Amino acid sequence: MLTAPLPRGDGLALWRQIASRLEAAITSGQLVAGARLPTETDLAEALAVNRHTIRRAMEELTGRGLVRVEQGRGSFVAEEVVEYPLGSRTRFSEIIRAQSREPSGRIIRIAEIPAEGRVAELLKLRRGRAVVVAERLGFANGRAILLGMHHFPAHRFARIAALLADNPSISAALAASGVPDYRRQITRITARMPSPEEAELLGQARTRPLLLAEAVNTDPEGVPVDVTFTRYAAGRTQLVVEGA
Amino acid sequence: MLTAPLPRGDGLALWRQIASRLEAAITSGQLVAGARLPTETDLAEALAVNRHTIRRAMEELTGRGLVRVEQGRGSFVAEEVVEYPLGSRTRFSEIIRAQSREPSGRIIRIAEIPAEGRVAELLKLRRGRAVVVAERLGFANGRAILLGMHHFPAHRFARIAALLADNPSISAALAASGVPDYRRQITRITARMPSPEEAELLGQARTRPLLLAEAVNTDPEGVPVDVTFTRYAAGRTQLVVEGA
DNA sequence: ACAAATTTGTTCGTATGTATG
DNA sequence: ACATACATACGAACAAATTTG
Repeated sequence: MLTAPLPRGDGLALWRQIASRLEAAITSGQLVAGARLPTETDLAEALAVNRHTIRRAMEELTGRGLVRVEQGRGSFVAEEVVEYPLGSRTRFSEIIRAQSREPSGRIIRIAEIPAEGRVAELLKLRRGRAVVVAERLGFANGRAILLGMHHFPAHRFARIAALLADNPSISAALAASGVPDYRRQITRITARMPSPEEAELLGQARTRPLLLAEAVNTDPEGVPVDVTFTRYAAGRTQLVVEGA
Repeated sequence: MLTAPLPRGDGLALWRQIASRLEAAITSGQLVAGARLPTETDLAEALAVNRHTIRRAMEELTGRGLVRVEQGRGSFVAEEVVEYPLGSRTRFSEIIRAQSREPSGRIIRIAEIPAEGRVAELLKLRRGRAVVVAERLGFANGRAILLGMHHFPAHRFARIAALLADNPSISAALAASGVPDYRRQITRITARMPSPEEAELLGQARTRPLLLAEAVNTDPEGVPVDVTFTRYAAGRTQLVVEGA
């Protein structure tokens, strides 16, 4: 229980105990993401400690990203932020699972279109050559994290539309198409506001920005197999670049 | 002149000639960044070609990032986008100069404050230890690109406030403080909307998002010397991750 | 809240020049 | 000489987004 009496003098600082209880309440799902915490005064009273002690616990939790405090409004359980590493072996499902969340995906659209400017250039195709575009939502624990737009050269990956329709995993589809391994080459990152459809698909307010990443995946021989433009829900995602 | 008659049948496609002329007008400074181009219809009329031909030229220029086209509004000379690499040796002035732009900086604020949660953790300092905070605007060709908030451990870098007041270069200040070399360790990237002050300082519309990066710079021994939160003007900056 | 004007986006169809075999 | 493919260029009409009244 959140308000059970706190043992004192056990060598465990009160603020630590309080932080642990709140953390347990959050990770157990008793307090869901976005939920409002009791006011500091209420907590202090219920636990029979000074408000400073509560604040020290809050500081700990905000520092670890579990709680978000807004002056004058209250304290809230932080929405879960997925840390998305941008290494060369980035695989959506592995990343999500590494953070003990359940990955899933949904294909929004598959089409074959002629390659235009940027895509043709990055795939090293002539303008007008056919590419398969696949738009795909990626979820962690059922919550939309990213919206990827993949472009595969149609001549090499003729079957990929059918494969993706069957299983929305990009790496599985590439593996079944004879590319068991690939690496990410360069990612350019910027941000912009979402279109109404993007906000809708990502389940995000239209007033919150998107992170955009552009990446080229190449097979072991260095041939581009996939040009991807990914839109991340900025509030729920943090891209992590390993330095050096 | 932009509207001189176009030679036909010289083996140079009309759209190529048009694209070249527009490119010349842009790179020569005749059309400045952000300037509006004539409408497609006007250009087609002036050059006595079909609007499709103009559009083919525009496609070329947008693909190369020289022009930005907005439906219902018009076409504009693209604002220069700074490519900001996130390697471990990131130095603002070197990056800007490498793109043949003139770097400059301005210190907004220097203060000594006690380290709180995240900063203390990343700097491996005890909470409450003094840190020097320096807020600094970075410009390329006089245009604000980023707003960095640096945190230095005060005990090690006592003179840094004075040094920065004299010369706003972070790397120069660190060098003068006995750290000639440092590397960036990890960068977390996310995005959010700017506060009114941030938008003001960066000279950016409040409706355009910021890119946020969190980085730790360490000396060659791996000791943290600077924790930095950088806010990039998303419309003018593209972070580039080399995937190795 | 609505209408009109402006501007870019898309999709037809048609014709011509050029390179290839 | 002929057929074919492809890029180029033109014309017309309509759709969609934005700005203005």
